[in-house]
Amino acid sequence: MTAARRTPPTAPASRAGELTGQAEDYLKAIYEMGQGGEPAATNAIAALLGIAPASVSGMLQRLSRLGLVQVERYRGARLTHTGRGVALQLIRRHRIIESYLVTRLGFDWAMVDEEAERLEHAASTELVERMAAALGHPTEDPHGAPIPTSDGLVDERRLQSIADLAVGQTARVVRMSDRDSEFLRYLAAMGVRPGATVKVAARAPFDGPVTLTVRGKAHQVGVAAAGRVYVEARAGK
Amino acid sequence: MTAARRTPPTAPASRAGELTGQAEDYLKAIYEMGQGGEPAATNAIAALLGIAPASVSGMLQRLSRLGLVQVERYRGARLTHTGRGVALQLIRRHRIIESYLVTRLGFDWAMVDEEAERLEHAASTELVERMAAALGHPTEDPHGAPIPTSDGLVDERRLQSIADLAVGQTARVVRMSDRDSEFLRYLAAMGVRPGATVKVAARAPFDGPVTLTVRGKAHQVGVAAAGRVYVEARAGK
DNA sequence: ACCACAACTTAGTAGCTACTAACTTCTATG
DNA sequence: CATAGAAGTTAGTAGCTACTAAGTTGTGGT
Repeated sequence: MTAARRTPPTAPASRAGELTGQAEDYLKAIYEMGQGGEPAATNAIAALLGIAPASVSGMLQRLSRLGLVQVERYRGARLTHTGRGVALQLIRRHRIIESYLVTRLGFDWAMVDEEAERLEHAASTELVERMAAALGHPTEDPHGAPIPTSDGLVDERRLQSIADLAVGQTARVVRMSDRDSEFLRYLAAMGVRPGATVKVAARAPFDGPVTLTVRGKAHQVGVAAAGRVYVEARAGK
Repeated sequence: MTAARRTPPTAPASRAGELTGQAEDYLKAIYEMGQGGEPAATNAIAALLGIAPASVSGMLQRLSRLGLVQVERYRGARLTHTGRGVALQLIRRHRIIESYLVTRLGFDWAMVDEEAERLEHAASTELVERMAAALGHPTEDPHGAPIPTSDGLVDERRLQSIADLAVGQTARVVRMSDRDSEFLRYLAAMGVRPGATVKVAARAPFDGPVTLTVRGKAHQVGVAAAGRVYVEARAGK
């Protein structure tokens, strides 16, 4: 069941005197999961990164040794202040690179995450800042996600997802998860993208699919998908 | 004397099912040295990559196992046909990336090699081809080096270097080694760049410095530097 | 022709990352 | 509140890359 060896092998850290890309990925994963006060669980990190839980235990010890995470044995890990800073810089890199690839090199919205995932570990800060400057210092990436500043400030506002909306509510799409190109293509096909307006027309019981009206057309969307599209509810109705 | 650990550690190969960045660097190094019929010597590879000769022996065995190089024990390594193809694609990536960074993101001519060195292992073929397209499929990088085609064709013409010119000869600068930003800055300061015209005004005996006239100004240049600037001699004097 | 020295290889070590298998801890359920 | 099963950890293995130290090979100079 486990896929074939996923890590072809080994290669040095990309930027002077720094973390390996692997370690960076863990920090990002922990950041992305650790938004609620709870520490990130070992199994959850493993699932997100597609590796075995045992590997996560090992890496957490290393990251802990480096002062980047604080591990609570048998409970999970939390980023330290330093670790959080590293994660935010990485996310900044990722989102700027995504933005650049989409707007300057015509990359497909749905596929750009994968490319950015690799480049974020190889690009120098100078390159990233030049890209940011070329784009006029954007504050959001193409999926609507806020770009942390180089001082590590981000909009961490918790948004509602479509799954949280009541029937009849209208909302503006703010952002969506970028981690799955299939998913993004699916959304794009419906016209669901940042800035679009959606209305919850109906909702089947027992966490059933949501019926959405987008640009006058009705679509049935599963809860899983609905939960990954974040919106701001409109005041009226 | 040996510098501190140069390889912080380890990270996976960047593009699907492929070589690690390390292995790729060896292939490039061997290609760059193996231009003359002789196999690339272990010590020479080690020196070029800045690693210990023993490490090279090990890697050559691995590359040999992968069918990318052919090793003659105690003599050196030569690329196989496959290995040469990989090296050329890498060089293509490198030079396209350099070109893109310089012309589209305002990178300094002298510093771009380092950035490209990292990105060439992380960028997908799609990204590289999009960059190439954005630049109108350039055939040379900013240092005048020819860019291999995606079919692996390159101009491998051997050029004379300034060190090969006779006193009084005039030549057009075609390209120069890109591996040393100090060196490139030095050249830039003299006005020596691809397309510039230089004249050998004098040459000190015993491999002494060459006196060069560039844009009407005289400069003294050591043989080492002169040997790394490639030119096409002008017909008449 | 020999030998000293340079060039190269082998052996052993280490760090990073990931794996599987086996064991420990935690917790929710009966 | 005892315990089964989930969650997590440890132990042992493996691949990659690099290192040092020590041994081997090859060759140029006398």
